[in-house]
This record gives sequence, structure tokens and C-alpha cells, in this order.
Amino acid sequence: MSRMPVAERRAQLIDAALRVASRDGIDAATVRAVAAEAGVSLGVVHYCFLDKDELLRSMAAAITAMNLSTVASPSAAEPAAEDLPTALEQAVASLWAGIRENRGAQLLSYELTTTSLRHSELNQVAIEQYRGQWDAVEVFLERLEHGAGIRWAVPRDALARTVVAVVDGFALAWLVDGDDDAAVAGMRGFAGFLTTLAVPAEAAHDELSALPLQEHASRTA
Amino acid sequence: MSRMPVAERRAQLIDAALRVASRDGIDAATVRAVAAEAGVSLGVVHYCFLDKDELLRSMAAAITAMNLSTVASPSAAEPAAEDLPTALEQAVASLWAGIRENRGAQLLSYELTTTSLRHSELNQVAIEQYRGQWDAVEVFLERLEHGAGIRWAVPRDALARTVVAVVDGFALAWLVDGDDDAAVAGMRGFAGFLTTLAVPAEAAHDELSALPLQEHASRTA
DNA sequence: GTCTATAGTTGGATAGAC
DNA sequence: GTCTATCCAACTATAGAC
Repeated sequence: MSRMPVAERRAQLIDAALRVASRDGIDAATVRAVAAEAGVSLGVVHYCFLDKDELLRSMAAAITAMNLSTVASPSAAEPAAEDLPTALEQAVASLWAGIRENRGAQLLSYELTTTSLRHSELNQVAIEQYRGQWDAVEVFLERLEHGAGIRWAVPRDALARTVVAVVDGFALAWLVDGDDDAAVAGMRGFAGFLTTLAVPAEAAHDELSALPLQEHASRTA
Repeated sequence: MSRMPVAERRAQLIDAALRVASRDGIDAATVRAVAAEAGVSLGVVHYCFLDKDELLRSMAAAITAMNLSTVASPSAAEPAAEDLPTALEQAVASLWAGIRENRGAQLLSYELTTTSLRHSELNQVAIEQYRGQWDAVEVFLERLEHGAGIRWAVPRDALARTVVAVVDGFALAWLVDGDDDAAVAGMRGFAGFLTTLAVPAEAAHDELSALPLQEHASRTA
């Protein structure tokens, strides 16, 4: 219908794609379906995006950006409780609430990953998706260090990778059998494990200390 | 070409489907592609299977059956080392070798899950897939109890769910960035966590004891 | 049982009027 | 910029000859 700057139209279409894909699955997010969801005609989508792949890539980028902004939001920056167990308990609760209320989006996230891993044109999508998650969790872990006055007995990037893996795994199982209780119980158990990896920060400054830690993973990136 | 009993033909087609889907992705496993892979013509597939969904369901069932038979195999029944850490170390190594050598199959497993969760005709696939995995891990955990003379401080089914979730999560991350070292390091770290959940089996018989344990999850199925 | 041929859909992409 | 009309490819499924 109405005339509209391209950028705005693109945002609108990405939003429509996100709704369709979350609701009906990534395969259902055809160019036609997205156009219908946005209330525009087929040609408009092809005018705003080179092809379907570019639309999907843009959608994935929008998701990643949302994830990052959630962690970086001012409201998330402050709250952390003083003691680690409480802070973790709060984190599990709010993280789980986010997943639980967005079943479709969570499922879409896995669909995006597998789709990306199968199509060379979308190769960058999965890695950017996970780099975003790993980075976000690293930020969260760092905030915990300052808030609870601890250090991690394991390199932060390795720990972030583990956190993402565990949450991924429990969320996937929950998508399959819908067992909320098992999911939160499992994540609480994992939170308990995390507390055993925290050591008091005692001496030293904030930035200059944490180098010669023990054990665990190597790096890629 | 040659005449063949239906059952045998079905097995052959399921095998072809498995190869195509592992190699090129679940979306590439069209009826045509499977027929071509098996060296038969399109009509044959529709003669052996009601429709594409039945083919996919059969393929999924074949995968689940393979997973179960791997755990139940006589060779896997005996070896477990005496002490828990060593047994776990061996398990991680062999489990990881299996995943690492079958990247396509591992990826297919996630594709099957998400596809199942989006299509009501395939609804049973994901739940059977995961029930199979949970059960297999439970068998493994039970074997560890006997082999290493321990009990778990957490209900076996909840622990099995956690093991599957963690392996799923690390495997998914590995599919994305290919970091072998991070994957085995992460799983070794998790194995260390498992050892902290083992308590000596001391008193009591095998079957009659383990009832009033503490904490952790509830049950569904 | 196995094959070829074809009907019937769906979806990506483009052309051209407005 | 936006729309309609259309082309073309790929796929599921079936019909019917062999």
C-alpha cells in the first residue's frame, strides 16, 4: 500500500518473517508467506531483499541483535544479588521464563542453526548466532564476578560455552517432552555446579589478575 | 531392477534415506533423491511406503534402534573400568569418537527433532528419539553403578536427562564452530561433575535399596 | 514388483503495468 | 515503490504399461 523508505520496509518484513518462522517453522517462512504476513505483495519482498537467503540472513541477524541487547540492557546491568547462589537462581528463573514464553522462537533458533549448517550460503548465520550467545554469557559471567566478589576456576570463555551448551540441551529436551519441572530442576542442578567453580576474589585488582588459571579448554575463534 | 521381498526393499530404502539425509540434510532427502540413491525408480518408493512421512518415520525408527543396539551390544556390556573417573573418561572418549566421525548423522539428529516438532504427522518421532536416548543413558548409568560400586545422589532418570542435554549442547556447539578441543574439554569437565554425584554403594542389596534419595527433579512419562 | 509418464502443487524469481 | 501476472523448477503422488 503506502510508500515507505526501504529501510523501514525491510524492518517490517524482517519482523513479519520472524513471526511466521517462529509460529510455523523456518520452512513455512516462504517469501510468499512473509509477504502475506506483512500485508504486502510478493514483488515488494524481492524489491527489498536480493533473494530469500538475504531475508533469512537479516532475520537471523535481528535475532542475534535482540539477544545481545537483552543482556546489555540497563535493567539487566544492575540487579545481581550479592551472593552467587541467589544471583544464579534469579538468572535461571528469568532465563527460563524467557524460553518458556517463546517456545516458537526457541525452536526457530535450532532450526536456524541446522539450516545454516546445511547451506553454504547461510554458513555465517550459525557461527554469528553462537558467537553472540557465547559473548552474551561471558558478559553475564563477568557481571557475576563483580557482583558476587568471586572469580571462576575456569577460563570465562570455556565456561560460557558450557553454559550455552547446557541451556541448549535442556531447552531442546523441554521442546520435545514439555517437562518444565525437569528443565528447571536440571538447570538448578547445573547452577549448583557453577557455584563449585567459583573462588573468592580476595586479593588483586579487577582487570590485572586472572591469568594463570588451571585446567580446561583451548580456544579457536 | 531385481525382484525383492518388500521388507528387504524397505530396509534398503531406509538405508538410502539415511545416507542422503546424513550427507545432504533432511530437506534433501526427497523421495526422488532416496530412490536415486537406492538405484530404484520413483514408483518403487511409493510402493514400499505409503508416503514420504512414513519413509521419514521409518528412518527415524532405524536411527533410534541403532542407538539402542549400540548400548545393548555385548561388547559394551562388559568393559567398564573399576573406578568411576576412568570409566567416565573411556565413555567420553568413545562417545565423542562416535559423534566426531558422524558429523552428518549428528546434524541429522537435530534436524529430525526440529522437523518432528513442527509437523504433527511426525509428532511421535522426536519423543521416541529422546526416550530412546534417555533410556540408553540410564542403562549406561546403571552399568556404571554396578561396575564402579557406587550409587547416584540424584534419581537416575533425571541424571540421564542431564547427560543427554549436556552432550547435545556440546555437540551442537561443535557442529557450529568445529572446536574439538573445547568439546572434549567441556565433556571432561562435566564428567568431573558426575563423579561428585556418585556416592559409595556400601550397604544394601542391588535392587531393593535406592528409594528415599534427596533433591532434584520430578517425573513425567 | 518395477518402470515411465504425468497430473497437480508449491515456491522462487522476474517482467511490466501502474 | 508497489502491484499483478507469469515463468520455471522441484516435489509428491498416482496411473498404467510391462
